[in-house]
This record gives sequence, structure tokens and C-alpha cells, in this order.
Amino acid sequence: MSKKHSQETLATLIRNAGYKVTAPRLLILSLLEQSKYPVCIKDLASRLLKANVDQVTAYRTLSAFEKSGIVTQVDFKRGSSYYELRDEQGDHHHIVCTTCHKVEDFKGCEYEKLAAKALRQVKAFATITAHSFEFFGLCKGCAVSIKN
Amino acid sequence: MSKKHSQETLATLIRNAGYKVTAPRLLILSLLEQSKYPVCIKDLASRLLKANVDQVTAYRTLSAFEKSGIVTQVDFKRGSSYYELRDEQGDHHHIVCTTCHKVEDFKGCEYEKLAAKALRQVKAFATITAHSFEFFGLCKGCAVSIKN
DNA sequence: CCCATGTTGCAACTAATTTGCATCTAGTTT
DNA sequence: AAACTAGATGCAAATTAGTTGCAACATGGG
Repeated sequence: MSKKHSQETLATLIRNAGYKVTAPRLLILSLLEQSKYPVCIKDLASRLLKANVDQVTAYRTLSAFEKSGIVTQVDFKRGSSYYELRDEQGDHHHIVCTTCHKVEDFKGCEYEKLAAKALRQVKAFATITAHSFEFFGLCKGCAVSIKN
Repeated sequence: MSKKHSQETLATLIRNAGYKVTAPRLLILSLLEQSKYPVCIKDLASRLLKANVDQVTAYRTLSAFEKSGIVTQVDFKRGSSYYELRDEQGDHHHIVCTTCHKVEDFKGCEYEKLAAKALRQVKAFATITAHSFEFFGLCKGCAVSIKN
């Protein structure tokens, strides 16, 4: 997920979604971009603080960007939300160690196929606009230490 | 998801997980069982209150039951957690309307296949113990009203 | 029936997220 | 390039979500 966009393309993302391009917004997106894995909003907020950006701005920005599809919120089942830049294909997900919280990516959840299947099964839905998919497990290190 | 267990089998679930069978615990499980879809912990707590069961008990019980695999926590991307009784196959998921919050179930995310695929892709993971998968979209009613 | 251990309620607390509002600024418009 | 305005920001305060400590209590084993 790293450094695929220039500062200018980050600005374009913001502009195309109909928002004003501001320093806090560029900073938020570039922090997300530099991070290999989804970032906890608290971590993000504490880094933003160094640039005198309030955490309220992080909450508001990420929530707006999520609605516009610029970022994705992921649920790692820990107190606060995690965010990452959305990838174009929208089909990369995570596997998280429930003990040490290590994260790795994996691809190919085949959600188009599953979405079609799901829409056939249910009766009241018209369209699917998003999906969440994460695996939880044990990394090799933790699997070993638990045995002992 | 409804009324598959008798009061006795709910007790057995609790006992087998190594917990004492108590009135609050039976009540929590039977409320979950009676509910067609995952229940928000706040709703649950307010119903428990009528039986003089504190919300702290709901938080503690659900968190313990989740670790033991009696219940499953699901993320509907709304402030608080949702819980449901775990189904044996563990392969039923939800589609949620992002506007009116209607929920329907769907089956067959084929997570065993995907888990194997994911484990092949990553390098640091030994086992997968759980997965989350939800679809978000628009129900037919909301899809129509948004067009207008 | 007794006892030890796990369970509960209550009150207080911490953490997470949201809101109100005055001020400020990006992106026009003139 | 100054003026304008809708939208963005920071700060303080509020609200909502979830946790902890502890004394009283009750389950299930002996």
C-alpha cells in the first residue's frame, strides 16, 4: 500500500470527492499512504497532533472520506477504528494475530461472485456497495508460545 | 437463528464452556436466540435491565462467551457491538442496508477455501481461528428513495 | 449442607466519538 | 489581487461505549 500517490494525486482524490484540499487532509492521507497496514485512529491522531491538527479533524475527515470511498474502515475487533487508503480493486483484506496483533494482507476474496450469490439468496436488497472481510488467527510466533 | 435450543441446551452450552449456569447468562442467551439478527449490546442491556441485570454483566458475559465460541461478535459499523449465537457451521453472514439498517442473512462465504488461500499467501501465520464477513448495501426500499 | 470460587451489581472510571460554535481559509467571483 | 462565502478547523464540552474495583452473593463440588 505504500507511496503510490504523489502529493498531487492525493489532492486530486480530495478534490474529486468534492472537498477542499487542506493541509490536515493531505497529511491524513499521506500518513495512511505511508503505513503498510491500517492505522488506528488514535495513533493517527497522536501523529497529527505534532502538526497541530486536532483529533476531531481526524474523526471528521476519515468519516467523510469513508463515505466518499477514499478510505476504508476496517474492524480489527479492538476498541478503536482502523483506516487505510482504499485500493482500487477493493479486494485486499487482512489476517490479524489475535495475540500479538500482527497484520498481513491477502488478496482475492472473490467478493463479486459472493455478492451475486448473496443477492440471489436475500429478498429485500437491491445493491451491494461494500464488504468487510478479515481473518483472525495466530501468527507462527504466537502459535508456538501458546503451545508451551 | 430462532428457538433451536431448549433452556436445557442453553445451560449445556454454558456448562460445557466451563462457566456456572446463572439466570443472567441464560437470559442473555435466550434473548440472542429469540432474535432473528445480531443484537446491539445496548439494546440487550436495556432488556436485561428489566430483569435487574446490569449492563456490566452483559459486557462481561458476552466477552467471555465470545472467547469460548458460544457467541459471535459482528461489526455493523455502527457505534456499538452486535452479538448473535454462533451457528455450528459458522458460515452464515449478513447483508446490511447502510440507510435503514435492515439486515438479512446469507450463507456460503466459503471461508475454508479462502482461509487456505490466505494462508498460502502470507508468510507469518500458522492458523486461522475466525473470520468476519459482512456485506453493506441498499435494500430495495432505500434504493428507490435515494433515486428521488 | 458447607465451602471455595466464580459471578453479580453498583459506583466510579477511562476511552471513544460527537457536537456546538467562533474563527479561519480554499476556491471562487468580481 | 481583494472580497466573498461555503466549507473546514480547533477548542471545549458533551455524550456514548466499555472497563475496573470491590463487597455481597450463589453455583456446583465435596
